[in-house]
Amino acid sequence: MSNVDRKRSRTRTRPPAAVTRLSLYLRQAELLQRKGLQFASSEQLAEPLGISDAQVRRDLATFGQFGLRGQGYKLDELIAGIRRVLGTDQRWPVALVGYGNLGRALVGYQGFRERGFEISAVFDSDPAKIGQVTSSGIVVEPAERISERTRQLGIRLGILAVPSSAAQQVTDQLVAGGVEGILNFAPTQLSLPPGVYCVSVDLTVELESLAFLLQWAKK
Amino acid sequence: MSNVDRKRSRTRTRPPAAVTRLSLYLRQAELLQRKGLQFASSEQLAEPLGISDAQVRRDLATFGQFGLRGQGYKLDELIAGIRRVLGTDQRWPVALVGYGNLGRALVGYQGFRERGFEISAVFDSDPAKIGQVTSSGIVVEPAERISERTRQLGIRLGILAVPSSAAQQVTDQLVAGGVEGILNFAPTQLSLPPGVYCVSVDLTVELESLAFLLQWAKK
DNA sequence: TAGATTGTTAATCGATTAACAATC
DNA sequence: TAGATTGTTAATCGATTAACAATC
Repeated sequence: MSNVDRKRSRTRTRPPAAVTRLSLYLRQAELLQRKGLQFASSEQLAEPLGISDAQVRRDLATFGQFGLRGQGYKLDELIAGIRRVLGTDQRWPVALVGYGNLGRALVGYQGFRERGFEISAVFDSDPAKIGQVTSSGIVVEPAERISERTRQLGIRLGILAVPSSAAQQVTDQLVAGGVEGILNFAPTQLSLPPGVYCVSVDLTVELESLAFLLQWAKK
Repeated sequence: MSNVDRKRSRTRTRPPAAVTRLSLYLRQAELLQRKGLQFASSEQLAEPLGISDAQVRRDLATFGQFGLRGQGYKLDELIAGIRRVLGTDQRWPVALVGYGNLGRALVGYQGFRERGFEISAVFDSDPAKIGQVTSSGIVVEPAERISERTRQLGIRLGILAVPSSAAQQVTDQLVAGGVEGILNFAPTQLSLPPGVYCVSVDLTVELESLAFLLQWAKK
């Protein structure tokens, strides 16, 4: 490993397993609140998610004291608490790179907006796509402007919806523009400087997991 | 829990953690093979993936004896072996439900095809979409025909790219048509009968994990 | 107070790491 | 044989489960 490589270590801290479940608890808590409940027990949070109540209590206790013994969790406090832990008590402007099929789908994805993630800039390298306007009214800008624009807009999160061949170059531009977190849809390992995080969504891997389960289910 | 609920248990076996890494090893092995290598060591497989060589050896040894001491792994045998384990030594016809933005992106996704997953039927409930032809030449069919057509085509895998509100109903139709595995993009927990598996891709959860990492990185 | 339900403790389980004997 | 590299063993680590004392 060269010195340069050492600086750009590929190892990235994974969030503890409980963090992804916090998102689920948040969603469920909001659902119960919309149904008119003020309080919910760990069982009410757990059951619809297919998780054990013990797991819910343990997870929530890891991040704070959100409950009231005998009463359960006060939903408005729980929701505010989880949001604070996840960092979604604030808005997050997001840069999207790659305005192909997947990019267009992500621009329109309601789930992001509902959680405070707002795609505020869109980039592509294809001249035919530059200047196009997304359904949300964002003009697609040329990829060369990634660093400049993300810095200008104070963007800390990026979504990578480009082919693997372009992924590393785009990553470098995002990082140069101050981006600290990348949601990566390209099936490739990104090289990142310390302090920059990556979560990858690898659709092929997911489908192969499913094939594995079917393959070995009843044999 | 009622008797009916018990039959439709929500608990689904997760694949062991090593399985998702097998997919990555497969991809890396194919890459090295295309570069002209006959053999690769656990280190050559591991390093570009940001995984330790010990992890690679342990994972591969869990599923068979793919290596040759002193030589490394013979790539053609390793590739064939991993494919056999994952079940991707065969073709998998896949049903896609939901031809919105995400559905269109998935139809065009090369990664699936390269691994033997072929979207062979596409369904939507929107009359405006029915009859449309995908880039791959598939005609979008009405959602009512899901069960009939999946059975007819012998489809065992389904992809759910519909809103949460429709997810359970579509799932039931897929299962009625003989589907045993569902890749679920709707942010909702599906109720499934025994012997049917689900892998969920929850984009909001992933982005929230990333926000969490940024939030608590250097504080 | 009695009933309900949390937060915590201890036990278990599964995954990862490190080291090295086996063996090509 | 000597060098290389696997497969396996033992140790560690982190995640999950179960039970219950604390307490509203």
